[in-house]
Amino acid sequence: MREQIQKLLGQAVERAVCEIDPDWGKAMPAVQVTRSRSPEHGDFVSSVALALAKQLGTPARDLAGRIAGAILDSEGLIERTEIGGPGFINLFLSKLRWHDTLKAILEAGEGWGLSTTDRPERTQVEFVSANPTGPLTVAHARNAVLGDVLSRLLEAVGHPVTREYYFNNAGRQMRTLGESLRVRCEQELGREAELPEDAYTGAYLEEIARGLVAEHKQELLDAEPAFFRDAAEKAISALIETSLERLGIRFDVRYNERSLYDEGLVEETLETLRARDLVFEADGAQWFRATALGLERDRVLVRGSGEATYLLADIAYHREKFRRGFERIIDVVGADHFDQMPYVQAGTAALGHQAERIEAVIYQFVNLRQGGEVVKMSTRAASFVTLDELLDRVGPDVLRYFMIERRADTHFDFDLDLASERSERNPVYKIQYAHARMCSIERLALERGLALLPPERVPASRLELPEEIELVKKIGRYPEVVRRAAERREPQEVARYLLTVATAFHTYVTDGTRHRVLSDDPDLTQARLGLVRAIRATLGNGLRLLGMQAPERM
RNA sequence: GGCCCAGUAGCUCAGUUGGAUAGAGCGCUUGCCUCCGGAGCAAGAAGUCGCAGGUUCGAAUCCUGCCUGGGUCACCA
Repeated sequence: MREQIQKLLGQAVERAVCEIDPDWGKAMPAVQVTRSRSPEHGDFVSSVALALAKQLGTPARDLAGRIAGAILDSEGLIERTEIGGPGFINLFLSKLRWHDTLKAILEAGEGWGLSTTDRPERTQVEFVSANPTGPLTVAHARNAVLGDVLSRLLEAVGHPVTREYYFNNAGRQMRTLGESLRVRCEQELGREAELPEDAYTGAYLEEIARGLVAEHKQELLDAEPAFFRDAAEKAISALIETSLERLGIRFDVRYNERSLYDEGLVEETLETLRARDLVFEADGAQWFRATALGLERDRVLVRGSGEATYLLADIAYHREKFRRGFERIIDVVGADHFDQMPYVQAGTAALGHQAERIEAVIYQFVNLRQGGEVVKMSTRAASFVTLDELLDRVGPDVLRYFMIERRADTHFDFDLDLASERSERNPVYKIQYAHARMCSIERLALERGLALLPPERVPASRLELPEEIELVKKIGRYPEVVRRAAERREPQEVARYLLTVATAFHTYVTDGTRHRVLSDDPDLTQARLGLVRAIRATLGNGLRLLGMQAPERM
């Protein structure tokens, strides 16, 4: 809709300018059209006249008037125009337009808000990617929800998405983990054994040890280190899988770092970089000559011990992403990985790939707040709150909403007390309650024997109250909100939008004196039922887009 | 010290890529249950948009400098 307006205005500007100055040789400026902030300024507003006034030497208000007069609106889109303030052109769309919008929403139903794109990109979203060394914590929750909602958003606007989890099971960490498990098993069998210094001390390992002892008994004492490492990896991966399932998250691909080594891809990457003269030796290590590519410093690819660094494996991994045919690569990573990304990009670019197609969605860490106290999260801290504990307390819907309610790249405190509340203060309930309330109205309508009309027969023109038109306008924006949120990778825009829709509905329906939905007037009742259904479709689709329940009762 | 994020109402935060009189939620004050779900709604009080310059028709938004808070800077992953 905005595009149509923009086109109409663009043509009007050309005509107006030609009239004032036929010799105008310069390019026409891009016509800015935005939604008006307040209804008194119409539906759309443009500031072209302000931008052009000085160049043309015409007072802005005059110019605005001439442009407005030059609009050729053959489709009857615009009801009227007004010139406001210093020279804004305010455009008022005709009500007919909004009645059509309502029908379009009802027709689209569950597909309302979904769209397609001329340029679909095979997209990979890599997220969570936690190593299987312990259960998921709050730290991973933001990553998980962000990645999942981003994936859903991209799919909603027409991109095919692969959700991928990359985990490291090749390095020292995993050896340490295996060693820690072995010690726990020995202790379980009654032996004296000390945990190594950098061991994993979590209780979950003791539990896994008990399971192993029950199964294998004394034979464990003869097992190889790799046995414990693999057993730990398997058990912990299962824990992680279960937590993610509770959050409603599934992956298409689980990519394992060790396979990069097994298939010789790490070695191949190193050799290719070497052939490009980007590798040199110093202090017994192999270095990536990143400074030659304009980066701040050089970095180690192969340690003195002969082991590859995470960076080298990551470059190899990203090369594989391109080889697998992805056109858009999105990595959801914590702020602590921020410095790493340019090196991965530079390395991948050096291998001949379009590294600008690699995008990092960076999120800042979350603090837990409880009873006014801020609990800093850290995987290393002895006491961390696991994702499961959090889910036990607040459930998946609240967790999801809170995690994407704010921009990814800002810090925020997760207020456990607020999140646990089932009250008016909690926006999740407010949104879901609105949905349940609408379902309730529809149930009542059915009880009273009212038929649900097909969209084209809904007498939408009976909706005349300003607040009703405002509601239609608001939900009519939904597809645009989704598109924008997807393009900008900012799911919080959808979350906040849903809250405003829910509030607008509550306002409408609570004032039962002016407008009962179910009244004595059959046509008006059907029109308002149509409105309620359209709002419910918007809210329901939006909730599902965020991976949340849209309850029919609460 | 370099880089990243933030500084807007008492609190938590929005602010549609530079637009008109600055916006929500919570909290506070005052109302609304003979009512389609009160898990809701209405009204009110509340602001030096961190500070100082600059850019232009116009700045919370862009640029520069400074102040304050958080994060991050491995031959860890």
